[in-house]
Amino acid sequence: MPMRKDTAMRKVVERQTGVALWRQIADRIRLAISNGDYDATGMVPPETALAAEFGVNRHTVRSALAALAEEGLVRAVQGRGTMIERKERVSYPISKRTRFSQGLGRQVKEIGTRLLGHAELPATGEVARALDISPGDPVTELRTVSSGDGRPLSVSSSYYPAHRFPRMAEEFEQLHSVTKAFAAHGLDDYVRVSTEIVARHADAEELSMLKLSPGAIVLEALSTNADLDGRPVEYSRSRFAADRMKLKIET
Amino acid sequence: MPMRKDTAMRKVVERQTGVALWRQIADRIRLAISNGDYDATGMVPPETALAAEFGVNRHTVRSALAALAEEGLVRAVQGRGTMIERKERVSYPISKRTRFSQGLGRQVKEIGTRLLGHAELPATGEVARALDISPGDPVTELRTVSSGDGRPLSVSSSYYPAHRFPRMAEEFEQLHSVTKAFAAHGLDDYVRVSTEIVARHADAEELSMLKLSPGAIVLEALSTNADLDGRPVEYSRSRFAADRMKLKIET
DNA sequence: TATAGTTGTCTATATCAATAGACATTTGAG
DNA sequence: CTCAAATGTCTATTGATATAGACAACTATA
Repeated sequence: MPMRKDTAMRKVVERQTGVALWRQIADRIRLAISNGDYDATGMVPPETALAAEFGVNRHTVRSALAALAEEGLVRAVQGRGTMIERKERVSYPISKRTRFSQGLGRQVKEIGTRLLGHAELPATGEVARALDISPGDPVTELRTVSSGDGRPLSVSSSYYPAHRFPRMAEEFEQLHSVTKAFAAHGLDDYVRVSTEIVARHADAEELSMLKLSPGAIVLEALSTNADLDGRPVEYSRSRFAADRMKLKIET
Repeated sequence: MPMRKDTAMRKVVERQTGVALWRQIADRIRLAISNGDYDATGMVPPETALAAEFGVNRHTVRSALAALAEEGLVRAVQGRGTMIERKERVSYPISKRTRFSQGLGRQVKEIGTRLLGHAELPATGEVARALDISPGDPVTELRTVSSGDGRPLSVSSSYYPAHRFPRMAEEFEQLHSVTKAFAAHGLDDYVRVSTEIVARHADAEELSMLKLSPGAIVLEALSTNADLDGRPVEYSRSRFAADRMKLKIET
């Protein structure tokens, strides 16, 4: 059974699907940029070439490029072409010892985690199950946004058993690091025991927090960290902007 | 600054973003169904209620529900309401010893992997890097679709170094199992060394292979398996229907 | 057997998305 | 300087998307 090669084939976009062609094309070009398809020239192909490639009118391609320019991803110069300003998809490692800022180290110059708010609440069923405590037991919730080079990458809600880590919010506020906040409670090491990953469309809150446009995708990771005795110390629900991140799992 | 609760609030959809309102609403309802928001009644709220909730015309909600009905997710009955037919997400484990059919065992009754085609080709840069061979070295490509209970869950392209596993395609065709095909070449055990996960909109081929509706999301996993000496034996690119699967990472 | 509540269908209108073609403007290379 | 190649702007037309309102058809229940 011979297979057809996909090289230099006309890239198909679908019509009447509720997703405008210019948006589909913008998504595809964004992907091509992050895949490094245009690294040879550092430029996006000419509008006429893209129009032919996708089988659409040049104006439709222009709408797509305008959207990417709005995101700051490309910049068009009359007479020259459309240059790539920034490449996408930071790789986020998930391993036994996942630490947010470490893995991103070389990929982004400046990392920031901002505390949106914190609260002490009774554990819901989901949180209690993950932290191996009883439903209703007090947990500290930290809500954060993390950015790389000024662009939001993820929003997280993390939960800590309040009995064991009573000053989590205060320590984190001072130290700006979960690892250090744990250390302040006398916990020096912890490991990731499980992660569940789901992809879905972003909801309204995520769209605004991550500065995404509607129809955008989030990768949701539900993860549990435990101390070296296996007792869970953190449960968190992180939502990553899917077009800016990939997850790298090291087993 | 006190935070406003989102209960019973008007759910916002955005306009002029290249994503039709009916599709945004369909996505939100699909998410609500899979979250179990409507479990009390087993029905979607009435069209008029949804229209008020999203601040759109009833006809727009009807377009959204028609799309979900097309997917087989809901079924409308005149005079009664719109019933939920299906809500799911199969969990796919990723661990050191990831074997497709094993992990899904209890979740779906009947698993099928169908071979779409195979070929012997020179390794591209990406494949060569992953398999630690030279670009241009021959590799066997297997293209498969896997289904659970009759619904397609994933499409995969897998690559094997042809020198070491010369009969991969034939063995797989007979044995219907990668693990057994490896065994037939004298390889009894292998482990997963790395997995990269990306979420994006499905392209045209994926939409048709996975029987998805346009705008749907795929989870793409790029994974490498190696023998116990650390030599790569398989590189594969699997694309999962995101609204039917979640990935569970065990470290 | 009424009746309230729900989905189904129809008509009409306004706006957005996409196509088509023409031409202007800018850049870089010969 | 000239010209080819690229982006920028404009007009016009068509089809999809969204709104609005009215009413038909069906279901469950009081």
